[in-house]
Amino acid sequence: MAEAGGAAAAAAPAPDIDPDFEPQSRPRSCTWPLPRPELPAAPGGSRRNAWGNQSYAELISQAIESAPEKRLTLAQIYEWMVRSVPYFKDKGDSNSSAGWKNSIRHNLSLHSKFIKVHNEATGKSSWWMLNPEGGKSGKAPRRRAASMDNSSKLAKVRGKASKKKPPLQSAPESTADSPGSQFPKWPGSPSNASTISARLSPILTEQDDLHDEELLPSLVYSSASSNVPPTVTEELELIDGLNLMSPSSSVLSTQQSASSGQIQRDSSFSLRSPNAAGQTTTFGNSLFNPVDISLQSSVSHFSAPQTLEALLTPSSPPPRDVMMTQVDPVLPQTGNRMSSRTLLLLGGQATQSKMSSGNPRGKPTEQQAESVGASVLPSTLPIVTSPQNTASISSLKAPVSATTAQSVQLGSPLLLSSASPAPLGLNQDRLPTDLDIDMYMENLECDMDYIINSELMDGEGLDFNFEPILSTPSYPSTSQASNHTWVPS
DNA sequence: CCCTCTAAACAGG
DNA sequence: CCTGTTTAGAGGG
Repeated sequence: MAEAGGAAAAAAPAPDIDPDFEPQSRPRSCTWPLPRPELPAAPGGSRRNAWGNQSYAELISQAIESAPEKRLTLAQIYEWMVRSVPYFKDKGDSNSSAGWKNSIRHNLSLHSKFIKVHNEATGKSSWWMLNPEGGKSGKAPRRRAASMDNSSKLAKVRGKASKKKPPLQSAPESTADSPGSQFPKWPGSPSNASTISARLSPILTEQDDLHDEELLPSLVYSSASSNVPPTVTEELELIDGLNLMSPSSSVLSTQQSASSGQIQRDSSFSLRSPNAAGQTTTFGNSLFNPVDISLQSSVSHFSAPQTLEALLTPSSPPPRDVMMTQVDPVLPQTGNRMSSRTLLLLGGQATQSKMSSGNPRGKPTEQQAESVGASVLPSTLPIVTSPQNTASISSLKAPVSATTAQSVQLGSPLLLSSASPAPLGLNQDRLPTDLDIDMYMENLECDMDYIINSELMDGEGLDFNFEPILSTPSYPSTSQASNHTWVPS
C-alpha cells in the first residue's frame, strides 16, 4: 500500500491524465485482439482504472506489441508504461513505483497470454512476448489442442507439494551488481550477447509429465526487426549469426540468423499452458532433448549425427548425396499457405541479405531502405539479382516449405560451391566443435517448420494489425513517446 | 462466478 | 534490489 495506495490516492490529485482521455476517432482498429468489447469507453468517464479502461494485461500487450521485435523485458515494459501511459508517466523510474510494477509482474506471470523467453545477455531479464494463442484465463486452446482433457480445468492439479514455508528466513543477500543503465536505448536488437549458445540450458526435461501439447512455441514474428540497425546492431547481428550459425555458411548464415535465428535464437521459451495449471516449461535452445522435438513436430527428422559430423568435418568433403537424399522432402506445398507475414519475412531477409552482402557495415541510410523492403512485400521476393540472393532464397525457402536440416547444411556447401562471395574469410576457424550448433539448428528448423505449418495456417493470433498506433498506445498526450520510442524511426 | 486490481510472501539472481 | 511466481482478498460486472 505504500506506494500504490499512495499513488492511487495521489493519482486523484493528479488529474493531468483525465483531461487527456482519448475518445479520438479510432474507428475500430483494435489495438490487440481483445475479444471482449471492453467498456464502451464512454466519454462520460467510466474508466475502470485511473489510467483508462484497459487492464494491465492489455497494456502490457500493447507494450509488447509496440516493440519492434515484439518482445520486451520487464524493465522495458515498465518504461513503456511510463512513457506511454500518462497515468504512469509521473511515477516512472525509481522512487514511487511499486504497486503497479508489482501488478505488471503479476500479470505477466499470471496470464498464459504472455510468454517468457529467456534471455541471457547482460544479465538482463527474460523477454516477454505475447503468446500467439493468447491463453487468457481458462480458455480452451483454440483448435490445435491435441489433447483436450478438458474434463477438469478446474482441477488445477498441481503436483507440487505446496511449499511449507515456515516463517523462518535467512538473509541470503549477495552481489551488489549494478547494471545501471535504466535507459536501454533500444538497440532494437536486444543484445544477445549470449554468443555461442547459452549452453547449459535450464531445461528440466520433465519426462514425467509429457503434457506438452500446446506448449508448442509458435513464434512467428520477428523478422521485421531489421529496422534498427545503425551500425552496432548490425555488427551484433552479424557476430551473433556467425557464432551461432555454422561457421561455414558465412553470408548465408548471417542472413538466416538475422531473421529466423532471431526468432528463437534467444531461445528457450517457457509457456504456460492453461490446463497444466501453471506448469511452466522451458526450452533451452542449445540443447533440449529430442523427445520434445519429435513431439513438437513430426517432421521428418532424419538427423543423422554422424552425417552431421561428417558435414562439419573440414577434412571430409560434404556428402552431397546425403543432402540430395534429404532434399527430396515432402510437403511441397505446405508453403502455399504462407501469409503475407511470411512473405514479408522473407522479403525482409532478402533485403537484408542484399544489404549485408553489399555492405557489411557502417552504412548510414539503410534504415529507410530496410523499412521499405519490409513493406514492399511479397512481390519483392521473387526479385533477385545476385547469385547470393538466389542461394539465400533457396535456403530461405527451405525452412518454409521443405524440411529440415537441408537448408542448414545445405547452406554451407552448396552455397560455397555455387557462389560464395567470401566476403568473410572466417569460416573454417571454428569448424569443429560445433555439434551443439547442429543440434541447435535442427531444433530451430523444426520449430520453424512447425511454426509455419501451424501458425500460419490459421494465423489466428497474428492477424492483429493495428495500424495507427505502433509504439504509442492511444494516449495522445504522449508527446514524446510517439516519436522516439523504441522504434528507431 | 468470473475478472481484475492490489498486496504480499517467497524463491533466485 | 530486481525479476518471477503464487496466494489471497477486495471489488465490479
